[in-house]
Amino acid sequence: MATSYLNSNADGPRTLVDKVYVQLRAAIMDGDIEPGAKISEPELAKNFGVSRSSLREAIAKLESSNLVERQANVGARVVTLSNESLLEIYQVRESLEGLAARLAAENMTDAEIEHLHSLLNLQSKCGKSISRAEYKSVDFDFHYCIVLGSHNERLIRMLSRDLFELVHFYRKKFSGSGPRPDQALIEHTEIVAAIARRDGEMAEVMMRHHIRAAREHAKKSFTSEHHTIPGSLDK
Amino acid sequence: MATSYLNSNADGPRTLVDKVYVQLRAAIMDGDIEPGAKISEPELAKNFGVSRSSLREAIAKLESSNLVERQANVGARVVTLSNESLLEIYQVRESLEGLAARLAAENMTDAEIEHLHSLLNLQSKCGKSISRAEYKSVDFDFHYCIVLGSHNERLIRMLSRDLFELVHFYRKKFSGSGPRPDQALIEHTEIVAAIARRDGEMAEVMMRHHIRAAREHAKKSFTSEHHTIPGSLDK
DNA sequence: TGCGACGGTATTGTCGACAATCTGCCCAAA
DNA sequence: TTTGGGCAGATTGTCGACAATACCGTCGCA
Repeated sequence: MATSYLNSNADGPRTLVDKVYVQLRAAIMDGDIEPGAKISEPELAKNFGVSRSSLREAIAKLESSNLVERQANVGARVVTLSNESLLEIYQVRESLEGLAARLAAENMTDAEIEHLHSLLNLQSKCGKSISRAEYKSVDFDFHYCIVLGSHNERLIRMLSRDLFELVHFYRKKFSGSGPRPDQALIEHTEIVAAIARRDGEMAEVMMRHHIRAAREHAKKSFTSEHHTIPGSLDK
Repeated sequence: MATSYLNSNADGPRTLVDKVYVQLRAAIMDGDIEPGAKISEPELAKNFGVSRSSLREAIAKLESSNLVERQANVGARVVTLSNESLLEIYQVRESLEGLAARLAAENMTDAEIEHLHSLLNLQSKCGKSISRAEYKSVDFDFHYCIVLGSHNERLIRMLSRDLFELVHFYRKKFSGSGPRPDQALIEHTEIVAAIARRDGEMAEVMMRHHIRAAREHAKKSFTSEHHTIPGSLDK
C-alpha cells in the first residue's frame, strides 16, 4: 500500500530493457553508483547479464528521466547534484505543484479526497515513531496523490517522469537537511482542507507556500553547511 | 537569424541517430506522418537508409520529446492531438512560463533585455505584411527568449524539451484558430516593460494572462468548430 | 624541459541476424 | 452464423560483431 508511485508499469517490467532500467535506476538512487560517475557500457552490460543494445536503451530512458547525461562519442555519466540545481527544482515544483493543487481542488472526486484524508491521518498518527525513510515515503505519497488529483495528464507526466525521480535522488543523497515533520503536517492539513472545500485559489497558495518553505529550509542548511557537497570533489 | 531554437545541437547532428531524429521529427511536425499513425521500424529504417537499431534509438528520443508513444511488443505511434490535451498544455505553460517571466525580470542581463526589445520591434514592424508561419516563428522566439532569460536550467530544459516541440506540432496541425496578432503585440509589450523595470510579480501576472487568453481563444474556436479534429477518425 | 604529433587500446556508434511476441486469417465445432 | 483455436506472416525484442571515434601514454623535436 505504501511503495506507491515508482511502478508506473502496471504489473512488472514486461521487457528486458525495463528490468535493466528499474535496476539501474535503483542503483543510482541508492548511491551504488556515485553521482557524476561514468557509466561504462561493456562493464554494466556484463554485470546485468544483458547485451549492450539493451543496456543502451535503458540508459536512454534514464537520460529522459534526467538521471544521467550523455555526450556523443564520449559516454554517459550519472548527473551531479549541486545545491543550485536543487533550488532550481524547488522553484519549478512550486509552480507546477501549485497548479496541481488548484486543479485538484477543482477536479478531484470525493473518493480521491477521502484517500487524501487517509494519507493525512496516516502521517499524523505515526508521528515520530517512524523512520526517516518511511516518513519520506508518506510525504511523497501525499504530494503524488494531489498531483494525480489534478486530472491533467500532461502535468502528471511532467512531474512524475521529469521531476520526482530527481527529487527522490536528492533526498537519498542529502539525507541531511532533514524534513520538518511538525510544520509539514500542519501545512498538509491546510492544503487538504482547501481542496476539500473546493477552494482552488487557496489550495494553490498553500501548496506554493509549503514548497517555498521547504526550499528555504534547504537553502538555509546549505549556507550553514560549509558549502561542500558530499561526492562533488571527484572529477 | 530567426530559425531559433530547434537546433539545441550546437553545430549539426554529430551522430547518425541525431540525424534520423531531426528528420523524423520534421516529418512528424510537417504532417508527412499523420498523428496517430503507426511507425513501422523496418519500413522507416529502409526509407532513411539506416539500421533498425539506429532508428529505434531515434524513436526513443522522440518518445522522450512526447512526440511518439510506445507500447511493448506492439510498436510506436505518433501522438494523437486532442483538443483536451492542447488545453492541458496551455495550463502547464501558463504556470511554467509565468515562472519564467518572473525569473527573467529578476535575472536577465541588460544585453538580454536589449535583445528582447529588438524581438518586440521586429514583431511590431513587420505587422501584417508577414506570413502566418513567419509570425509564429517571431512569436516563438519571443517566448523562448524569456524562458532563456530565467537562467533556470531545469525550467529551460522542461519547457524546450518536453513542451515546446508539442506546441509547434499543434500549431502546424491546427493552423486554424489563428493567432491574435494585435492583442498579442500589446500583451508582449506589457510583459517586456515589466521585465525591463525588474518587476517580477507583474511580469508573471502579465505572462499568465497572456497565455490564458490564448487558451481561451483556442477553446472558443474548438466549440465553434463542430467538435471534430482533422485526422482523428482513422484508427 | 616542455610541447605537440603519433600509435595502441578501450569505448562508443552502427549494423545485420536470430528469437519472442503479436496480428490477422482460416477453419472447425457448436 | 458465430465463436474459438490454431497456423502463418510480420513486427518487435535481443544479441554479438564490426567500424569509427575518443582517451592516454610515448616519443621526437624545439
